[in-house]
Amino acid sequence: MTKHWPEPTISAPAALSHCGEHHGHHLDFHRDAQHSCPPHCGVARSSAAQHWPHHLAHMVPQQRLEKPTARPNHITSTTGFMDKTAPPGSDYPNQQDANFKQETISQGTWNGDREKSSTSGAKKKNYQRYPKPPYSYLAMISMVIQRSPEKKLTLSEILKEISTLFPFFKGNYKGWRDSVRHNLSSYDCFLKVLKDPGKPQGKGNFWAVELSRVPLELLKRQNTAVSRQDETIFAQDLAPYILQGHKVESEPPAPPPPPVTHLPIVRSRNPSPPQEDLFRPKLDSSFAIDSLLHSLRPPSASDVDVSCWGRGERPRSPRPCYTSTARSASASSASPASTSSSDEDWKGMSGKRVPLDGEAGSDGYEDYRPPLHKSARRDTSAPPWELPTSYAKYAPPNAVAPPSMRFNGGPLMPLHGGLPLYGYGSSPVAPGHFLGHAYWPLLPNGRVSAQTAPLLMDLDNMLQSVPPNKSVFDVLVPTNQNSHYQPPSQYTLQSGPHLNRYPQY
DNA sequence: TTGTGTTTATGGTCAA
DNA sequence: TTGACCATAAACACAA
Repeated sequence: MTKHWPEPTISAPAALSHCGEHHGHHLDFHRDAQHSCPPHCGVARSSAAQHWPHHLAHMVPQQRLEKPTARPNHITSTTGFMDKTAPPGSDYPNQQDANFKQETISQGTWNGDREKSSTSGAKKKNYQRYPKPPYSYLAMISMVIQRSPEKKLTLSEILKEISTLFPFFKGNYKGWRDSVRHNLSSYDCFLKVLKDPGKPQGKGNFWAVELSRVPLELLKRQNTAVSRQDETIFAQDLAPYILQGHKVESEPPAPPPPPVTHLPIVRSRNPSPPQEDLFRPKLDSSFAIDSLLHSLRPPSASDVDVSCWGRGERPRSPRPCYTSTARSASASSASPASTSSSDEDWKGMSGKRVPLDGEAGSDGYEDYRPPLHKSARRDTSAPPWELPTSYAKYAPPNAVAPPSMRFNGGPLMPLHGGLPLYGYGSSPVAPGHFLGHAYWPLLPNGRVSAQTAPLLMDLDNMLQSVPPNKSVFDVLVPTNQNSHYQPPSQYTLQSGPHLNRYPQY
């Protein structure tokens, strides 16, 4: 693999290596940091933070005192983090933003040719890209799948959704698609739902998430420079948005109750692995993917017989299985990596699924356009939560917000002036995706002023207002605008224990 | 031809 | 220093 960035050569490389983002190929401020910061971590991070869009700087609300060095002391720069170079082929929400980007171009911040060409021997890249979001691919993929009305998406849809949510995946950088495919194939928490059971080798299948196999540790925000610049922007943990109240236990599963499916579950890779069975994800009625997905599906969604779903027949290689062995996992519930996969166990196993109307064809990515019926479903059955990313258009409506964040007394209704629809660039995320949300009309012109009052949008800060011993799901309140979606009561923790996804950071 | 899915290889980061 | 793990790149096969 080629090295994307040369080693720092100007100043304080050690300090930067300690405090800055190591993924040099992900981030573009290293050079700036090298130029401006003394060999001190905090300063280096401050320097890095200077590249946040100015509207983000205004929105830096409440610095967490427990991590003084992890956050900039103050952010004064108006230089956009992502605004310095307009990527060729990138799509900004509107021309105004594009103009702003042109104005703020000062030096290259993209990982592109120019940077690579400065390194002797470095392989030249013909792409530029934004800093990677501080979430693993698994988390992002899971999120877009779980927020889909039917909890399953084709690859092209996944790519589309991810690229919509995260500016990192815009522009001419295409390698992330490989990573998405790689993750889909590698993590066994992703289930391939065959479009045509008669064609197990067919393409364009759906991908779903088996929540019980999701390594929870990978849902946490990663410690990247992007996240360090303002820890309040990105949610600390995507688990609530992916699990959506599903309790994922780490202890060994209880003896499986009678199967809830009508057809054999074609998920077993190893028909007789006693040792593995100890860690095999639950297939009981509560946590089996069949049950989970079925229960999670909004009532308005087409009633797909998920009992006919089956795990893909792929024989996964032993090594890159990436299953659930998170490094510091303390509550990971997924099974350990499969140690022995028999190809024959999987070949010929075809999941079955009732094809939906209009889903027979394959979806191309570039010319992706959701089927009409799917768009309609999306408009009417979008999940009532919102993504806890900096790109979030609005807040999770069902979460409890502090009084300052409430709107007419409602939970997490947008503040006056709307919510900070900020992305990496200077431009708020234009309302163009997952429209139909009841909150959108409240947003002024679909935009949010850069002067919007500081606002905490991430779940972690919201949780600060949640009473002790109450998880966010304890206070899930169906709202009018989401009356079509009623989280299954068995998955809302009415009085149960904390979701152990909220450690005291 | 393009998209999809799988697999392999390798670099970077982090914790032990 | 080493191993585990994630990210990335790329090759390959095959279906659409």
